[in-house]
Amino acid sequence: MSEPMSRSERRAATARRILDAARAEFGERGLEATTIRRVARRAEVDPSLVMQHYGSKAALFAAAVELDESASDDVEPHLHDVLDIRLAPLPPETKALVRSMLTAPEAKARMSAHLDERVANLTRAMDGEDAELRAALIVSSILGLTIARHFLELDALTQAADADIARVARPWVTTGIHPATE
Amino acid sequence: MSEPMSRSERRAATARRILDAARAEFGERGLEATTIRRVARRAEVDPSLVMQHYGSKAALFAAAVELDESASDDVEPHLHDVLDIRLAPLPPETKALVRSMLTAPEAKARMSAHLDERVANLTRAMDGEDAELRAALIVSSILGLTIARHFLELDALTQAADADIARVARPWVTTGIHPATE
DNA sequence: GTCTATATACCGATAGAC
DNA sequence: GTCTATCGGTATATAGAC
Repeated sequence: MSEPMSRSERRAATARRILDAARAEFGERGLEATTIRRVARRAEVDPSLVMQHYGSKAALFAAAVELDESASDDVEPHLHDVLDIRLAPLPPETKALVRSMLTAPEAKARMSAHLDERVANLTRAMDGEDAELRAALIVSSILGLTIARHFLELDALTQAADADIARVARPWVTTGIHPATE
Repeated sequence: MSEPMSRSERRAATARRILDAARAEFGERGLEATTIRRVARRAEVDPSLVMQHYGSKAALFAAAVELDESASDDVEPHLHDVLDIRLAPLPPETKALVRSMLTAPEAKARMSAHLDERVANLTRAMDGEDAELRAALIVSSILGLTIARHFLELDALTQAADADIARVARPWVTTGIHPATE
């Protein structure tokens, strides 16, 4: 930690500081409103260094919204995990991607592909009729909850404790796993 | 229709054309990416006329996202109506508001207030425990479905027929109305 | 009343000094 | 290797010609 850094180590550390600052700015303001200059100021580097490291604003954004996938095997515990994750503060790269998905085409494409894959995985693990549609409804409901809670900050969802929301949402989300009884 | 218009009538008609063009542009590109020039071109007027009529881009946006409320009495049929409405193409003012709600503070505030009110109304009409939380989950699920369907255009939701989505989503949404049996 | 011209302000990206 | 200076472009908003 306190050892002297080589030049390449220092360079990598700077690139990382810039990336973290970019994730935070993209997450707070979205792609368009975020400027290279603001990212640089937040990372405490010169604006031209941001260009030096990432080439363009578009490339910086692409690097900033790279999500790491967490796979899981069983359906129901997996959904519970996802629910808990979406109730906790979002990882910066997720926040950055969600923030821009309605206005930036590259963010929309990435988020759509991500959710299409989640729907496909969930569909494979489900039985009964309309499996794909029910999977899509589960995924879109969790998306809606995430947005309402972390971005729109609806009263009912910010005043309640995480545990209470999870307790009420769990059966609600799990309902869709099995075929409708109607 | 074909009668000659007075000056004030012509002026009102122009203002309306500008407003319609603004709703379409805001709905397609969001607040930031929409320019007065583009709105003017779409409405086939001079850009300065847009300023003349609405004063500023912010005021134009505020006028463009004014929603007209549809009240209803009974809970369950009301939710069915809402579901059908959210599956059909969205009204331009709604699309404009949703498009910018994650990036424009004024859009976020308006949408949050709108949904808070919907949650409050729904809560009043529900019985049992955790009424407010269940109401919030219903509202946020419909929001998620709207976004996934009309903005992210998820495969599973764009390939299916409206009627099929409604059939599967109806019990799913209605489930939350009554207290959990678990 | 309508439009031209422009003031003022940022932006992303580049070139080149040190 | 880092930063200064700037280019070229676009935006909102305004002032004033016709």
